[in-house]
Amino acid sequence: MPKAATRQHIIEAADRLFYQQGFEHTSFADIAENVGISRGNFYHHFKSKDDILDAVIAQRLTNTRDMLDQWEAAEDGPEERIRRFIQILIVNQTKILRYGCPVGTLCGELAKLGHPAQAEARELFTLFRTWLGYQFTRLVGPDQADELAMHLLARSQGVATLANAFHDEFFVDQEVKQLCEWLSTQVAKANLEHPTVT
Amino acid sequence: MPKAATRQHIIEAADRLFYQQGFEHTSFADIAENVGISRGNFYHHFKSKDDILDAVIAQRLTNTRDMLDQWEAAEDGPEERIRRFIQILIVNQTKILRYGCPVGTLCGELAKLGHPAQAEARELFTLFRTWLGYQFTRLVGPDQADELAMHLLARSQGVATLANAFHDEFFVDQEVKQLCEWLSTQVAKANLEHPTVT
DNA sequence: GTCTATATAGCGATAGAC
DNA sequence: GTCTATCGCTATATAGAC
Repeated sequence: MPKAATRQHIIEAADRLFYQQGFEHTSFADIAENVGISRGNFYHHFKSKDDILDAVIAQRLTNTRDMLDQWEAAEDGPEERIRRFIQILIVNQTKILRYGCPVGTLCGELAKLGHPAQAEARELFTLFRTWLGYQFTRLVGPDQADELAMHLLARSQGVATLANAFHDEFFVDQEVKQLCEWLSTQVAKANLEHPTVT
Repeated sequence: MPKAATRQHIIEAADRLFYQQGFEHTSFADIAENVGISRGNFYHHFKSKDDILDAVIAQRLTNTRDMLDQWEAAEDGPEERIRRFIQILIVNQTKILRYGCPVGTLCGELAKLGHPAQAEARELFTLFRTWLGYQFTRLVGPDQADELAMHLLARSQGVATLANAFHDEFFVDQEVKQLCEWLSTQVAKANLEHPTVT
């Protein structure tokens, strides 16, 4: 098998396992078993476990950028795009109930480990923050855009954390509904203040 | 030193280290160094690491119950008590920026480990959920009480997660202010519907 | 490029002296 | 009740055959 393909398999298995079991709790043996190669073979592709983590985060960054670009390319307005972000909680509900949010839980774990990849992982949040901020800028103007982006990110994180702890999908539905209402309220408020926008 | 005192020292050190470094990442050597005893001495007080975790969670449950009882005994109304809960984010701001929420991060880690103590850890959330639900019942009636309690818990968790990821205390202040406003809105809404309450 | 075998270190846990 | 010494296991990482 070509080197790039095996490398990619390792990244995908590690990505999945880091999410499901946590970074530290996932061993080379776990990943090797998942990929179907031997432990020793890892070091032909990566020089350390931290190296695999870097590759996993880089992969997630790429995937997230692609997703946000696609959402940007679709023929939706900013409000509909933000609604699409909120819907992640529904689309990924099963995984979130089991493992929480991939971004939030990774950042949390790396913070406790004092791991050097913290900044890279945080960049995943920044990607969403910037993208949401851009949508809010067009929706309600630039003044409160970042504040609203962070607020929405925080609400999503909180829902994921409690949904994971209580395994409660009804709660997710309830909160998603409220988030959609909150978004409508923000749009209405902006339209009152600047009737020309939108 | 009497047995109970050493045991208590171990629990306190483990509690602190599990919070700061995570459960799995904290070794017996770490705890031993912190307490000032040898590794071998542990097993006179606990039969396993999971046993220490159980004791730590039990301790946190006791402390949390005591705190909520004290808040209940104070001469505040339900609104003021809920505001006191929100203020945890300010009071513990420094720790939250560094290590996140002690309850949320523990539940998250144990979920990834598939650890049997998950249910016990979740009980910490339930303690706040029930207490907040009780306050909301008196504030706006029983129908929406649990929903509001879960909503507030989720908002707090989200703030803690993002505050930890971005190390942003200004964001915490901002969100706490919004949470207080949200609470006032809930009270006002309830007073409109049931003018006799409060 | 993938394998087996192994080095090295740290972990949780145990045994037994004091 | 606390210690030292050590077991058994698993982890990351390396060396070298194929």
